[in-house]
Amino acid sequence: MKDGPSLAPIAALAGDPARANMLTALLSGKALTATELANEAGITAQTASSHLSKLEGGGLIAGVKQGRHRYFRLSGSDVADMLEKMMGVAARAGHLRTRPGPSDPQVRKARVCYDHLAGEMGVEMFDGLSRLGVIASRGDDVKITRKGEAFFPKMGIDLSVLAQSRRPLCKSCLDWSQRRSHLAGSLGAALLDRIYDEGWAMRDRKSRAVLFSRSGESKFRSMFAA
Amino acid sequence: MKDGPSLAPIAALAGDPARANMLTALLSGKALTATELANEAGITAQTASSHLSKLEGGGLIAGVKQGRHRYFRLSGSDVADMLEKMMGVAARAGHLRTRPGPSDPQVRKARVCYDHLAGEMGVEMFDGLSRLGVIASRGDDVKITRKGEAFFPKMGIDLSVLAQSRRPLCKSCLDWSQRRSHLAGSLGAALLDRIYDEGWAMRDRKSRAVLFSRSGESKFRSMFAA
DNA sequence: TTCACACTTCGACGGTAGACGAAGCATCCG
DNA sequence: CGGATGCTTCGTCTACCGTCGAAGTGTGAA
Repeated sequence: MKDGPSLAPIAALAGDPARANMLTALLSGKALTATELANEAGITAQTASSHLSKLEGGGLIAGVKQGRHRYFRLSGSDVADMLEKMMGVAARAGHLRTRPGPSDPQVRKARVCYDHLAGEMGVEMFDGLSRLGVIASRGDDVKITRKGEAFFPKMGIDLSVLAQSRRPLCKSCLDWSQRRSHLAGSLGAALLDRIYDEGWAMRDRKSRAVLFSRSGESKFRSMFAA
Repeated sequence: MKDGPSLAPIAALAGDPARANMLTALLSGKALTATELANEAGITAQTASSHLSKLEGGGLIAGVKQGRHRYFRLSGSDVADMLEKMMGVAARAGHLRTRPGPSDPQVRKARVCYDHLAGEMGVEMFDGLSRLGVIASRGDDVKITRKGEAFFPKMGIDLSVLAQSRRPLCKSCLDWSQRRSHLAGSLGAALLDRIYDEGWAMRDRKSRAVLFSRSGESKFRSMFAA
């Protein structure tokens, strides 16, 4: 018996390799132009245009025109969540990328997962926050402790502002490379922002990697590591 | 730049209408035979066989031989999670099923979401548990309260047993029909089991609907409703 | 042993969707 | 203005994949 929304159209959108590459690129959280996405997918601009209109029609991405460019981004964090979930299943099922890119080690070490930190250092931060007793997790379930309510404002994070957002304040996100949890949600996003602001790290321009400076990494560790 | 596991193969598996129907059927949590799945998808046995071997090869489902039947089930709750996420995105993007089945109202009212209760009554239960103060949720984040640690054992649910499972004890799951949260995780599954055990409801044989008896529904409401 | 049934394999067919070249609009820049 | 750039539309080609009929394997029932 048929019930529920049909997932075939949505899945089919993500099921084409070219489109999948585009979506993966957009998982960086950045808005990209049609041409950039075409390069990302390794196809011509014409073909990309067709794919992009399908993705937009399907509600997975949204495009805004700016001058003669057209910038695309994922239409929401639910799409990003879905894509990460799919990557998780893919990783478990052994569908690893056949040709790991040159940036692969960096990407495993630290990368953005839509708008928060993932990879080894993401997991490290999650563990560190737990050890400090400022967050408490049980299974999938993460909460800010009373201790945390004092801790985060001292880092320059205003929890009351974050709580106003409709998205969950904190949640865990299973890391495909580490098979461990890292911190997602608006708190995760705010922490990554702080890392940028402090100058500890910057985004790689061509991948999802987050590049820590030597001093940034040691400060990061002194704050979170064992 | 390519990074991460490639989602295209996984998505493509779910992207075919016939396979999507099979997966949706398996979302009921029941194991189904190849022939049942063929009927579900509206295709011949030969075609179904080909699809099923692809799904199995892709790691989305697992099959076991029993006599001359072969039973298939989803390979894990992560796959179920992924499918529900996709339905959520599909619902938001307006990809509703063109031809709602006859069981649709029942399915909207109460259905299984892999192994826990979803639909109107699922949301009702979630709200009721919150109002009773036995669970506390903030965004995506759900916890059992101290009050809950006394409450659930009285219902015949042993929390320490549930905690041993590797899956999260409780988490919320966004309902595609209600756009509200209901309770997933091993606690959600245990609650649905209790509902069956008490004789309040039984599974519909042909759909994901959960059929409450008149008295079962009133007992359910007296327990959870406002 | 013989038939019935569940499922798989093989082979052929057909529709569809992704690919690009060429051409057409817009927009910015000198 | 005129040329360059970014993107879209059109038309065409090709390759792949889902589909089923027919035949094959294995299991259970009579």
